[in-house]
Amino acid sequence: MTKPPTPPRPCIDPDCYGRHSPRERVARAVSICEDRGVRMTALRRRVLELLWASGRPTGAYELIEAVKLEVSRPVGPPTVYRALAFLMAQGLVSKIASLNAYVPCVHPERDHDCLFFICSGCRASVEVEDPRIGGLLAEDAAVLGFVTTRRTIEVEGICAQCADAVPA
Amino acid sequence: MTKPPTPPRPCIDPDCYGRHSPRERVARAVSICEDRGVRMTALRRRVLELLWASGRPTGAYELIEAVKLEVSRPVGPPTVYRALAFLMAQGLVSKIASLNAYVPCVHPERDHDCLFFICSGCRASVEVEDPRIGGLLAEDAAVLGFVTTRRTIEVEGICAQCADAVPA
DNA sequence: AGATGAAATGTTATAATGTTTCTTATCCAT
DNA sequence: ATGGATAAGAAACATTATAACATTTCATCT
Repeated sequence: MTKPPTPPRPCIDPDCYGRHSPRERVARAVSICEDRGVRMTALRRRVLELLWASGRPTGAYELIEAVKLEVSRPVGPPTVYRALAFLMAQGLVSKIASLNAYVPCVHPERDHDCLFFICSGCRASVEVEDPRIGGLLAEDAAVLGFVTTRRTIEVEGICAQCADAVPA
Repeated sequence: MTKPPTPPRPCIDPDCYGRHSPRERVARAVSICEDRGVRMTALRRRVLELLWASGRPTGAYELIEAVKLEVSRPVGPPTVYRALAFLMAQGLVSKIASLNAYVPCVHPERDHDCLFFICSGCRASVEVEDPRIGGLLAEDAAVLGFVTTRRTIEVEGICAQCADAVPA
């Protein structure tokens, strides 16, 4: 597991009441699972913690290595992939398809857009909520007679920090 | 290579003047490459033809098998991956990241959105142009101070045809 | 406490996707 | 024709993900 390139990122949702530490994020996920009557096991929780600690989209095999270090015993891919599948099903984690990497979701309690801005410089990603985009996609889907089950919206580029760091 | 599940799909762009056969699509791609002074080689062209003939997002290894059949001689992955890289660089093909599959672009001459609706039933995909979405993403990027280099917008669900075929 | 069934995890192997490296062939401008 | 650049061939390897089956854990009932 590598160190986060940045401190915990601000939640940029206008309705959000501030910053949240990884620990708060995980605690919230735990209580969400309790409410839903699903089991946040030690392994699943550990994977979620690792994702929050990472601070950037993280590959499954990186998570496998990290878990191995902690349990000092072989950890097969299915172990972590199943934990990720559970976390994704609960809306606690999203997969960034264009990177084959996983990120914790900022607002798991809401039905979020899964809209990500991904910096090629620092490898960090920011989750953004913009209901207008979901609205337009719903509109386009309606025109096509298309029933949506999942959306993937990923924007790659260079973040402000990285652009400043390497000025043109 | 499998058969297309549907006839050539309509271009749903309101500015588009009708349907275009795969042959027309490829011819246009060839002339675009001429204009740009880049080389549409036999292999690259064949890969593009296969994608147009397929009628749905097609995996790289499926293309490798298809090319093998034609040249009756081993074809390594890099051969096809390089052709795909070229075609993507020219805006003639897009990768659907959520499927690890490739599709030919409907309007390679324009700077398009790469917005796809993908049916889980028939495995077909439709490319849609909705400049409003690009506008909103640009707006959000500006707020973040983010310089966009690539966008991935993929909507998964069930198309109208498949929904009709299996009524609830 | 012990039995039981469902859910979760462990284990091994393998599939699917993609890249590196180095060599050979082809193009095309001089 | 020839020499440098671009493209393609070939072999090995790297990365990501899943299949199949065995075992453990956990909640619940008795």
